[in-house]
Amino acid sequence: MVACENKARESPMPLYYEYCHGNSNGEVHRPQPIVWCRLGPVPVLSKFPGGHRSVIGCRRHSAFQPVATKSLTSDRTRPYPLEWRYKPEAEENTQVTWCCSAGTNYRCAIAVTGVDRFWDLHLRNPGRTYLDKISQGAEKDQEHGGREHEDEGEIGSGDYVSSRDTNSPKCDFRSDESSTCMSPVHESMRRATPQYRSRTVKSSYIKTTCGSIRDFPTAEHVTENRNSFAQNSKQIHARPVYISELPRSQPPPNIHHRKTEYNRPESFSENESILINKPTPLLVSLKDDDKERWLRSSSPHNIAEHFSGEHVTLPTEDDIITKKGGNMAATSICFITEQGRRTSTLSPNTANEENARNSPMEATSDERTTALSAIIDVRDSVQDGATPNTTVDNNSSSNEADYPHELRRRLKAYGMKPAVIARDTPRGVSTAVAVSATESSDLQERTRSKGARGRQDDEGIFILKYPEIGDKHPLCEQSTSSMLRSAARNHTRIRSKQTFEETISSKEQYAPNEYSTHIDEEQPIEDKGESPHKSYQLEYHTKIGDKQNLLGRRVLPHASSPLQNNPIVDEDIFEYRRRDYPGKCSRTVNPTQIGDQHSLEDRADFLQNPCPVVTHIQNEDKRSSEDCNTYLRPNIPSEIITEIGDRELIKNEVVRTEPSSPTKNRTQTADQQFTQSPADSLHSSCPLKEPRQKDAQQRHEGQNISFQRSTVLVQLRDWTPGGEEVFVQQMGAASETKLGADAPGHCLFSAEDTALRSRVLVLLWVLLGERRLREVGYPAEPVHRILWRAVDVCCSVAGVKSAAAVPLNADHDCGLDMLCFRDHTHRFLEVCAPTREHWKQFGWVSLTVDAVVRKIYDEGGRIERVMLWRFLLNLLEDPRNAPCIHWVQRDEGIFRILNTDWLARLWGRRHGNPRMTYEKMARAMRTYYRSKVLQPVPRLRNLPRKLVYKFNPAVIQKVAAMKLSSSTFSGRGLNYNTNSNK
DNA sequence: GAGCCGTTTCCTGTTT
DNA sequence: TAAACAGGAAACGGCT
Repeated sequence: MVACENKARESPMPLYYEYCHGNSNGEVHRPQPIVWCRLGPVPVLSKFPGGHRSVIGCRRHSAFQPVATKSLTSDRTRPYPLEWRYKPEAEENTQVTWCCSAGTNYRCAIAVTGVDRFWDLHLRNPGRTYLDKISQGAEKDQEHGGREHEDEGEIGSGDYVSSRDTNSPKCDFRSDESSTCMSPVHESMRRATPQYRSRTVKSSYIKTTCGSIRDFPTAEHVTENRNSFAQNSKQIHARPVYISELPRSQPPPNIHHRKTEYNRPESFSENESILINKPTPLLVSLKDDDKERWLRSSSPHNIAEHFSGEHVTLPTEDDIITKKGGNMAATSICFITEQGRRTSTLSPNTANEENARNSPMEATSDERTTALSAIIDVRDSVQDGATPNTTVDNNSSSNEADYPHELRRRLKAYGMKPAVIARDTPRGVSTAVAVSATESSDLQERTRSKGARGRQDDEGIFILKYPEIGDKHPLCEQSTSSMLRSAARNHTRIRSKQTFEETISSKEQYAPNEYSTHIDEEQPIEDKGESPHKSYQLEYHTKIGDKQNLLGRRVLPHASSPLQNNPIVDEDIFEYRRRDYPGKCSRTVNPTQIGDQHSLEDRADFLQNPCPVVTHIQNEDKRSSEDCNTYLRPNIPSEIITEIGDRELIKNEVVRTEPSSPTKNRTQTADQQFTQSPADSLHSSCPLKEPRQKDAQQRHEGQNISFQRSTVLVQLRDWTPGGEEVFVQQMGAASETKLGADAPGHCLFSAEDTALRSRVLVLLWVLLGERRLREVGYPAEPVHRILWRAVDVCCSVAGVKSAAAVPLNADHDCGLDMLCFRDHTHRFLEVCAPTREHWKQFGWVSLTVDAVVRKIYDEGGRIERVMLWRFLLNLLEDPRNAPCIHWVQRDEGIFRILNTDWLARLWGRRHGNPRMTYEKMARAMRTYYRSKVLQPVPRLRNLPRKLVYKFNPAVIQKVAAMKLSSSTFSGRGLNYNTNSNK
């Protein structure tokens, strides 16, 4: 058994150079921001902005800190936006690994910067950040420690810090095992740094990055470049939270310390009410016991309300917290509730009034800052049982019972939307698992990114290696993490603006099936993958008959999945197969699964809320609920639906359900609303139709691709200031455009490619809904651009590194490269996969992502297979691939592989084998020794001994000659062995 | 359907 | 000690 497959290791080294020095064009790469917080029994972030003192070794676990952006002297009655900033200390608790996804493998990363501002104290070292100082210390340690600590002293992505390794200079935070830690703070160093304790810090913005692992500085440079890294990142502007500003000169009302922090203030001042204009999700994490305590202190019904289906919920009283601005040393925090502001100690269970009183900044900070946050608490563990009876603070449980309702009422009165819940559970981790330390640790072992190991290659270049184990969860499972969704809300909108400088986009790098699905290595059959939408873990895998039957496994729905309470087990799946998914009403419209109700800013919806293709409404009453007001009928080409699902089912269902819609008066039929569907537009989208295109169109039509009026119901809803739900958007824009299927300039596709693109476009349409589609460029952009943007957004939401094998910028354009297009399609299905329900509807229940892509594409033509040696040559001929493979002596045919895993991954993608490893690939390469396509590499002094190969110069010459003559050279039967022994 | 070819997969052992 | 290398063996899938 191969120990690891789907290695997704990527060396950050090559691009790090560009990162620091710019690429060949002198452009400096700017990583993308993404937020990530670490899972763990030990909380990373706290629901309390002040953190938890209960956590050993770290008293300040709040990673987020609201900062008022408006002058505090302004009208206190006027709301002002708040920005969330990141506490540098929290960095210690922040996982820093790099996203790197090859379907099953992913790594998420954040790179949190140090302090860039200080609240009210002078910086002793203005030029250096807090972390730099820390890092400096670490570097000094390293210097003293000698080379034996060279890896340890540097904190890079994926550095592994064991909780047992309390002496590690990397991190003073008693992290859980295998967690990564970026901060090199040492506890002794911290204690020895007076200003650390006394300094009032206004933390920097959250500056996180997302992108290729190659974009990330190598471990050895991460410290010294942290600043630039941060500077090159983009600030995360949290969603505004409006708060009636408290009087600066007045003492905060209702300051309580720990003993009373859960008490409900007696009076409530409207002037101090909290106005939450926008959902303000924020990643927080609680230690299990604290979490439980908090949740118990919250309104149980409210928690349960959203948790069942990840619904929108109100922030509870406990969710709304103020904190003294930037006073990291302070031990007191304020809580603002509807009734006023209160102060608590850092932790509700570890009151330290003494600290609070002794806090040197307490008095002033209360005056200076009134920061408010609607902390999105961690609901994951609620279902396991927070009950009022077990509330630690019994004072609050009863009183708070109706609290959310009151707040909801007030919010609604202000025309505000309750905050969307967010969780802190990282991707790939069942939320339920977070409850149990045992399960949690178990899952963490399997899901979190383990630390990167470094090695020094023959030329002394440090290359980070990333263990791939533990990342065996399907992306969907990762993607469905509400943590990601919440994270996405905070940062992902930035991502689309991010620009990667490197566009290593050789066509050879794009291949079908290159993104693997979740591969269970123990599965002996080809389709080991798992549909990413299936939020479950594989427990069993049974070979049932043919290889395509891969359903013999127990489905464990993700805790965050609506299926959680209705797990689909093997029998269900088999049953579905037997009956071919009968057209019974089996689903209801989930209000949270509305395809078009969110804007792109809520990019998490790209993952979370695919546009319901079919709304099987069993209970008509549900449609009359407040959540189901509007139904539209986007015009989805039925041909596509037929191909990907059960056409009759869909049509019948819609026909049956539509007339009974209570909102029929607000429903417009597709015929009325739309004059052109995406695929309809396809035919008229290309004003530059060449004869070839006309032929393609004719063939297209000849294939009986009739884009009929569709039968898809899309539920739309929006909130207005008055709380009304209105139409968000009326679809029909297809008629106003030339569609993105084939915009001008992109009309050079064959009929097959055109058909493929149309399928994909409709697939996008179906899964995302038109509104989201529009937000990614539809219909102005061509399909491949839309697809890429959608993938880009979804990957951003999911915290997945790059949507492609190599980093592509947001403006990436596949052009005519259908392999690239296919790659993106694959990724789309992986990351942006719809819910399980949709999977069923499309008839993909038994299919992996690979199989789905194959199913889609096989009808549109095959992918040309390329021999390995040719593949390598193509890579070598493209200097953009130099970070991966490059010529050492081209005339001699000597080349060097810099990143084996990357290369193997590319090869696997090109060959449609997601399980490719360098080991296998090298084995295939060694067969070329026999045919003399490759030759032994002469031992040269300046030539590394490993990862250096040599092409037979005759092969290169022949290929070059073939190129000149424009003839093809398949290479099949190639044998340059003059003494062939074959 | 057989055979060829180019891997792919797994393995053991060796070298770096 | 891990990674890379080397190569045997069997199997697989595409192609002819």
